[in-house]
Amino acid sequence: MVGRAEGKGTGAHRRRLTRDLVVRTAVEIADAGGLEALSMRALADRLGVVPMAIYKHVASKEELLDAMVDVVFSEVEVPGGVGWRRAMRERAISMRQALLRHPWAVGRMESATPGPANLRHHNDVLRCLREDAGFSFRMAVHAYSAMDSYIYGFALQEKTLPLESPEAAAEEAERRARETARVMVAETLAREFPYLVEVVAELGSGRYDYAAEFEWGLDLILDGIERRGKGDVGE
Amino acid sequence: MVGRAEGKGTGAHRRRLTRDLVVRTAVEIADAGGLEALSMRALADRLGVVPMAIYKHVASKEELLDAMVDVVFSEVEVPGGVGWRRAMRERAISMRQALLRHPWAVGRMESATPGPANLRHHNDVLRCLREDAGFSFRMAVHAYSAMDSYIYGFALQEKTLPLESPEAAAEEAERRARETARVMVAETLAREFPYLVEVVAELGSGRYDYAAEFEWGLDLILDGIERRGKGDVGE
DNA sequence: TCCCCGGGTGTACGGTGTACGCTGTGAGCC
DNA sequence: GGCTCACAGCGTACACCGTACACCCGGGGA
Repeated sequence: MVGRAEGKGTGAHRRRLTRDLVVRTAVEIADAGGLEALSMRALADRLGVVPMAIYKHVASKEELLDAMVDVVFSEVEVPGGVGWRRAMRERAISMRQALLRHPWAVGRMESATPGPANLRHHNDVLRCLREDAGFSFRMAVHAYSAMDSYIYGFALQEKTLPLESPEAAAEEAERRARETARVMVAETLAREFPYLVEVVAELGSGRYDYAAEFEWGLDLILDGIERRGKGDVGE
Repeated sequence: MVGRAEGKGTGAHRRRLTRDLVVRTAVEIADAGGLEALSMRALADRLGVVPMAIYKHVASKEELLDAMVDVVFSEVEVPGGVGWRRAMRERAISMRQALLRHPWAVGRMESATPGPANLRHHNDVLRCLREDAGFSFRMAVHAYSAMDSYIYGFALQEKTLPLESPEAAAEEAERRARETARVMVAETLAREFPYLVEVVAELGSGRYDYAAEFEWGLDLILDGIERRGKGDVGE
């Protein structure tokens, strides 16, 4: 009586559970409803299975999350044979897009227990910096640290600063207005924090282009790395 | 019978609850045991009070966390009158140190409901960029985005990549070795990801200096901002 | 002096991750 | 072809979480 629910209207579940299926379904749920929508019970429901069945394929929720992070890593590509700078640029943009698709992964990409795709990704990037760019070990580490910090930090801000889509912006603006009113009346706020209100207006206006902003900083960092990379090749 | 537990050995609690006391105690708990140690019950215990008493001073745990983030913001200073570049550099370092003291704040600094210290901080930084550096509005936004992304991203990696202290490194190295062995045998791993093992060796060796790494990238970014800032003053 | 109101209490509810023991079943072996 | 045995999925149970709600008592204003 394994697949007893096969006649269900949703037809969402499959014959037999697999670790892979579990992880992919978990990613779907988290993509749709965020991490707080991903409970073991909800996941089990979606799989047409009882919660504890999941634990036959995954040791704990923590391990499940690690596995989910690894599918995100598997989605970002490190191009080869296009020169280090272009490869790093495209890899950064690819990473940002993956994190945009899976915002729940943002704070969790660098866990203490990396999966295979994670290892592979880091190794590819390092190889690009050492071989294609010809950087020294130290220089490669510097470059990697700078790029990844920027990428993850940008993704974090983009995720957490919500005012993006127009419809959400309206509702959000109203909510935020009422919220911050608690802290200070609007006019007083404008008088006390003039520089700030200037930019939140810009952010809320919908004129703000996150992708362009990302690339501005990315190119700044790549410029700096390239400049510091000259004369480093010898080591 | 307000202070009924005043005779307790710990003597940790005070006469009367205050929102401020609640928030500060919550910060202490999170500093010591991480966010997962901060339950409303644990907080209440520490305050010598019943869990629901906290809700008389704080609407929800979410609001409590927001208030906690604001005390972190209140700890980082934006120096004035020292030139924009030095001010931004010291502010970044100050921010990193605050996040090192309060790692639980790392992913939560830019919430949708900023507190007064948060607003003040952002306004100060913006004023520095507009007035002291003389940047245009657009340029100031670019610079701010680049700096904050880098700072938060670095803090995130520093928090999440654990191998820092020597004693923790040993235990961690052993655990990680066993952990990644699940993924691939050690020698095979070295053969498959040669560039990677090179840097994890460095990271685990204790020779890696996070502060220096942070400042390397920070100066790279400040250089880039300064360079791009020339000829921008006109707008 | 009385009243009121706000901070602290107690209980309870629905939700979470997961430990443990059971059972039915399909694959592998004689 | 029949037997067996590991193992996937089940059911129950537990400890803990955030928090809604009703109560209650003591100190300050009228």
